[in-house]
Amino acid sequence: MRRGLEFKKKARIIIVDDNYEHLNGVRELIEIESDFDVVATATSASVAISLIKKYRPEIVLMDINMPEKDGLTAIAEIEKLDLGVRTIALTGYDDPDLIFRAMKIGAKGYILKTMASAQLIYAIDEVAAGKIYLPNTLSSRFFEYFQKSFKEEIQSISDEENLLNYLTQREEEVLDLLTQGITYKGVAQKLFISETTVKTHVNNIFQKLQVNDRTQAVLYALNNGFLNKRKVKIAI
Amino acid sequence: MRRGLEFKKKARIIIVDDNYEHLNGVRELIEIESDFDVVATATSASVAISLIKKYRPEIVLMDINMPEKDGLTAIAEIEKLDLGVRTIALTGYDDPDLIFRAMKIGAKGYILKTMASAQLIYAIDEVAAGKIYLPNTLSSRFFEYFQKSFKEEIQSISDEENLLNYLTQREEEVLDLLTQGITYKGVAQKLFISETTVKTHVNNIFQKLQVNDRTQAVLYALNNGFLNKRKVKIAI
DNA sequence: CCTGATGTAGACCACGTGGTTAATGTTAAT
DNA sequence: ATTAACATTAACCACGTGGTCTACATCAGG
Repeated sequence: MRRGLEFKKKARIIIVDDNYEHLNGVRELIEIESDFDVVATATSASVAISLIKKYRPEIVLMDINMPEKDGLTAIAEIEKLDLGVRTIALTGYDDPDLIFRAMKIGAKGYILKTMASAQLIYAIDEVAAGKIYLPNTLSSRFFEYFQKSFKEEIQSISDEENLLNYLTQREEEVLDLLTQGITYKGVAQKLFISETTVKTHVNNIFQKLQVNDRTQAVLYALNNGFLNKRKVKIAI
Repeated sequence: MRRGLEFKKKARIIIVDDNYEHLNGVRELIEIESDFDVVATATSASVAISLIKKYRPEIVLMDINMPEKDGLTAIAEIEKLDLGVRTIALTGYDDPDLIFRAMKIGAKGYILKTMASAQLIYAIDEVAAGKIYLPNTLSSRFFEYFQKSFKEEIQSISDEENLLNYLTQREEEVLDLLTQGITYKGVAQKLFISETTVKTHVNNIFQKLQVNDRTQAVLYALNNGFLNKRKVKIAI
């Protein structure tokens, strides 16, 4: 709250890039073309972490194409510090997987080195203003990847021969309790039936799921979206 | 491949909206301001599905704020048909959860009714061109939600008192095999140790995880990112 | 040097679990 | 009306499992 007023203008930035020329290029660009204040630069992720702890900048421009400790891990560590530092990933590649992982771990922006300098300034502006910024072309790539992975996940669950579909309603209830680590006796009490009945159901479940014991049954249920079915299907 | 040439211009569109006035407004807008061809309209999701099967449009504009069968479910069904139809969600609310779910199930675009008409045309253009389009403000909202849910997931796994951290390396190996539904005997063979030793390890695991049986141990391991630890931590 | 953590192993026992067979009542579909 | 599917229960047995206690070897750190 208090901090909100401070960085309305003159956001403080740290730039991290193992390429010295590019580092200085970006630095000059920002110092000339924008109101931002480059408080430090680093050519390695580990140094960057120290500097971030020291200077507490609002923004970090992080090159993702570094050897040693790679940029993604660095971003993850910065996020873990939880200092409110907002990191923008800077890279040469528009690989969807890279974009996805960067955003996943908390990057607030993602810019290609090949993009126009105005684009970079704009991105910093947006991110400094508290937004998350991805250029349209990259966000499009991101979403394709995002949807693809989700589609595969859903298909692997609901598609093909999901043996869970052969279970009767009662058997599903029993399996549901099994996936909570409850014993025969416990299930019997919860369902108000005898322990023997539970055993029968469980045995039928084993046969239908083609497994030998409760652990395997539970694993099958979990891996094939027994619980997720509600999440994925009903609660879209 | 063959289809790629056909809809370079004159993409065929179906509009779905339970509000009749708005439906016609959008229709006129598209017919006047763009090159697209509105081949049909519908005021309910179920009718829309039939029309889509019949006309096989390239684009579907789907209102999300409908009663009866809601728009999200409709989009999911359309995706399931797998006809290559690209759906754009149209709604009054910029609720992050709604945006997230729409994109999750396969919407190729998401536009607010309050946005300028040019914005809508542009969105259709982009989506018809095979891209996925979210206006910057909405994509920013999406990413906040996306990152928040991921952060929570990671924290719930790695944070706080994760009892898995107290396991020794050997115990982790044993637990790993337990999570594959393997018995004492099987574990003993795989690790080249006696069955008794396995039992000792397993008992120690139970105590450390504060559970009573293998099923609960497996569940604890799965719920607290035993396997995910690698995925989440190492393979960022 | 010695303590503590770890991995290994055996023995014992109570109990939960898995496999099988048989039987009954209910309900839905043919 | 008859069948098929399902839910229910019993009795039995073999075996896996969980709990406890004891014991020994190794190795790192104080």
